[in-house]
Amino acid sequence: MNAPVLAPGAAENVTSSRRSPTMRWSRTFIFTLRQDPSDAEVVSHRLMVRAGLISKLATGIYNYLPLGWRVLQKLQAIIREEMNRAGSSELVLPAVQPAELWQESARWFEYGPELLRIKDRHQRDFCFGPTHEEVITDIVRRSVTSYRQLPVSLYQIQVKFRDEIRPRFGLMRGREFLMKDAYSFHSSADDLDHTYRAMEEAYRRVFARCGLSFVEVEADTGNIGGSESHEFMVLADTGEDAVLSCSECGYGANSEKATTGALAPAPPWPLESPAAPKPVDTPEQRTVDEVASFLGIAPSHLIKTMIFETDTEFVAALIRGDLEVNEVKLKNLLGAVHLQLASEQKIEQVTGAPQGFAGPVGLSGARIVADETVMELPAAATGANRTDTHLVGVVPGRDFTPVQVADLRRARAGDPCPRCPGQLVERRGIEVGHVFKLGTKYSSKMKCNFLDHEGREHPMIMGCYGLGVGRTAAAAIEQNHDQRGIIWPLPLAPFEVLLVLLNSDQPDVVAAADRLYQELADAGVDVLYDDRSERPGVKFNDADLIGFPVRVVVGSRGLADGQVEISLRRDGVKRMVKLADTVAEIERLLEQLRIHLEA
RNA sequence: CGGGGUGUAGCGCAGCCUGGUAGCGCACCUGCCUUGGGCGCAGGGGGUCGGAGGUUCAAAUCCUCUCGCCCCGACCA
Repeated sequence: MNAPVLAPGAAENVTSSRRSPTMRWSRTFIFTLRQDPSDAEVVSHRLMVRAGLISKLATGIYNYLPLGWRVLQKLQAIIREEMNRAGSSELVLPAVQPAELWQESARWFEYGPELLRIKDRHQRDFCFGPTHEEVITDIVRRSVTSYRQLPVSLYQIQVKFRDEIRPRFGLMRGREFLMKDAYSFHSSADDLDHTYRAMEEAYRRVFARCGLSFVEVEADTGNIGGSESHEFMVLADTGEDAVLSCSECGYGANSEKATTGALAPAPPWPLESPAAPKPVDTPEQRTVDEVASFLGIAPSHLIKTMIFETDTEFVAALIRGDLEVNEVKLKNLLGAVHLQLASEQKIEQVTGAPQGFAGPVGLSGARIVADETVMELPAAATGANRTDTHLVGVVPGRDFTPVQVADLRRARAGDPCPRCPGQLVERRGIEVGHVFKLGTKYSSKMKCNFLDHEGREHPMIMGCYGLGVGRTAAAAIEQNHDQRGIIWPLPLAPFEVLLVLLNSDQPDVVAAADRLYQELADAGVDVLYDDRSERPGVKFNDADLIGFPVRVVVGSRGLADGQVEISLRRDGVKRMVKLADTVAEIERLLEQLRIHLEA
């Protein structure tokens, strides 16, 4: 059970140290910070910088220092094993990619400023790859032509670059970042599904092996496009994404995607129902709450009319006053590439009234779409498209007819589950993995075709699977830390064991620690030897800050009784062990930690 | 992209308002001392005060421009 957990890099180091131990703190490049960096907001960022794992070079761009790189290497080793197990082959693609490929897929035009575009000396356009669908599709179309050669599954671990609007939180949301991305190509949807399930399983195994608590949720496919998508979220209060999950069944979804069961209907319409909508003066009453209390009705009796603009048109999205529009759902319904709320001036231009008084009745300058719950209202109030005026007694279907009716609601905690009688709960999560069924979006544009058994040509059906390496390491820290520092899960720790030498001025103590280090190295233990002549407090604090799972202390006090002290970072319990039994005891503890992880 | 803030030694900061020879803590170097939770004493090195221009006898300090960085916002009629 030893071997699979060790990274190849780590194993090499251990092997070489067998001959001449070099994993001495004094000879490595580890520098911790006594003070918190002034710019770190979240724990993982703060601790990674303080512990000397990373340092910042520019906004959203970090150096991976030796200790941090060991963590990432171990994580990569786990990812490689699981990807290989899932039948994917590793390769490495260029970071810099020619514009032509991106123009073929049209993403050169669709991608915003997030795509870092660069020119070479001949003024030819390139970009620094934020992802690699185009490149991989190009590779596969050059070589694969027959259904007999499918499926194909390829992956790489690569540095990517996305020029984020606002990079923050260290490795959590950097501009340059390390990512594992995989792509698969198929001759049928069933075959894609097979690989997709295998990838989901691989991801579950990766995160479980890292000792992380995570959930898999349904996700929106976003700009990448496709039919089915799941995200893997490490649960943490500092997570940037909201996930909704059912307390009863297994349903879970990104808040962009989440649907709800039937919502409670609005209370009975409290006013008379005129044969036609009646204009009512509502001076300065703009918000849902203002208008509702002014008219003496419930917020759910109001039809909120939100004016959006897409690349091609204006859209009036109707939603019950007590609910909110989910822009992602709206965007998908419209098939729009860009969608944003219209500015105040544009609202006036479209509706003829200032913000707060828009309504669907008689509105002609915008495409009207409505949430399902709007159409269920027997009567409602809306803006009148006139300053300080609302219409009361509007009947959906009679007084206006939307072009489309769909689920446009944002699901919220407490809403009924769409699959069972349970309720949805909301939690924060860090997106560490994302799998997509892409379909033929790229293959058809880029003519990545194959011939079926009857000799007919079809575009290949694709899947893509991303896993943020740096972000997963950061998420591990968000989930595993205390006041003193990081508490690494064993599989991700830069070293599994830290051997601490105290009393470096006493030759017999040094000799004992040196000997123990040699023995541990010989036994293949992943150990770092803190041989510095620092004071004990400094060493202990560094050990806690970096978070080595096992700490072994050799000092004159214990040595007087022929003993050393062993403790686990997780519980801090100190136990004295005979010098002669130390290696065996450490191996026993490590084994225990591994078993603990399986459970 | 909008708003706010900030840039002074490797790190964390004061000094700026009210212009007059650049400071503190940590880190670093030397010596002594000390060694089971960030010792102690003494001595020492290190900064064109982000950059450019301007005002002034004199600018870290005031003015203009510029660059970097940080925070908030760009989510609801």
